[in-house]
Amino acid sequence: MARYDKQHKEATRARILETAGRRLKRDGVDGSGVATLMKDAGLTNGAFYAHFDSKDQLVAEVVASQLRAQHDRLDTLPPGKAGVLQLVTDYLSVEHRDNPALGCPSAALLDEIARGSNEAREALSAGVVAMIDDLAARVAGGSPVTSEGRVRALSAYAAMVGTIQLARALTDDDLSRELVAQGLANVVAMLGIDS
Amino acid sequence: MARYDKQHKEATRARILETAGRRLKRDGVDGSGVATLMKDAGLTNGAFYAHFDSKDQLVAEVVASQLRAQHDRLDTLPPGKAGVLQLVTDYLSVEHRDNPALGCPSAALLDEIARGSNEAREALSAGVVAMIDDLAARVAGGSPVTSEGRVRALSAYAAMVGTIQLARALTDDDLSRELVAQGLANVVAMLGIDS
DNA sequence: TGTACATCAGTGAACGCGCGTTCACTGATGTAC
DNA sequence: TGTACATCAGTGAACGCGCGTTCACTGATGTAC
Repeated sequence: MARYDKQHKEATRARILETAGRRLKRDGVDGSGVATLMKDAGLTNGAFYAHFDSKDQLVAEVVASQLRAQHDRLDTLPPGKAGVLQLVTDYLSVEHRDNPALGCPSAALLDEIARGSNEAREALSAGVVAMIDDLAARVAGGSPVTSEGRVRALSAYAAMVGTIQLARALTDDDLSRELVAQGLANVVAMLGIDS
Repeated sequence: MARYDKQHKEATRARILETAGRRLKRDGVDGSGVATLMKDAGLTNGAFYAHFDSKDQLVAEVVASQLRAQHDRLDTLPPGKAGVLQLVTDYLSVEHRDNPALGCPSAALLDEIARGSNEAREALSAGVVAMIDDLAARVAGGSPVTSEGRVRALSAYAAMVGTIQLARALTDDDLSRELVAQGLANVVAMLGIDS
């Protein structure tokens, strides 16, 4: 009955999501056409609508999957504050600044998402909240997470995003590097994770 | 010799810069066409190139003039730390979050600028550096501004930008408001301006 | 004061192009017999 | 084992549209006489 094995289409869809993630973070939402996104996945434009209802839907799914991937990385890191420290250190790095395609979707796209579809804003909100809940729990150690602890983690995340965005925009590389380093110091202090 | 009085064209150009500033901050760079920008100023598309070489050049000039306006506002505020506190309090407010068209160009456009032309990135860099130099001097009181003081002010600015962007993107209004409030507390602490 | 005129800010149609989306189709697939 | 076939993932041309930019022109202006 089923012609191709069941996973075939699913795998193609996952491939589109992954290559589109990289392209969108590099060139922006308005800077990446559907034809280009499909070419990146080794396909032609027409096939896009067999996988997604619209470009807006793809963007929302990319945002969700990118944030999930970032979140899942936490599980591979040391438990507790140590893992948070490593995540933050990797985030606030020159490597992250210089590789938007491989980095955080918020750092690459946050203001486009804020102006974008409700789908995308909801995907962003859900992904970020899940992430900062996890971060806040780690920072709290065994204690229950307070509302203030959550918001503090959210605020730290906002600072991280703004720091990478500004570091990418500045034309003075020395100043940009100093900004990244200072941002790291600030966030570490804000979260109280300097071991 | 001169047909229209000297200030006529200059005034039109200034009007385009101002209305374009609002539109670009509301709809983004890629979301605002030249024809729309000119219509906002009460003109038609063709006249655009009598005032600017390209859309890229307009964007760079808008970024410069918007940051200059924000910077000039400092002079109207109380001297020293008190003025900085007021600026930061106005910046990290629900009003600013809800009115991108009237707000900070970085909060509205930073990631588009980071991906954009060198002209725009240079305008952003120059405007931001001028601003944070002024802020750092105020925070330092009479003492000379240290390199660390500058970078701390820059880092605080990055945190402010990220906070407003994230607050605009979140679909949970309560959480968004908490984020803005927490961001204000953090920045005030970072700069040591809680009088 | 009245008229002819040079200036030039602004008009609006046109350019080629890439956009998001649609759709008739192709052709490789694994199954049925 | 070999062939006929139904499936459906993917193709690629076409749609109307808005983009940034160009350019021949219009017509209000203030001046010169």
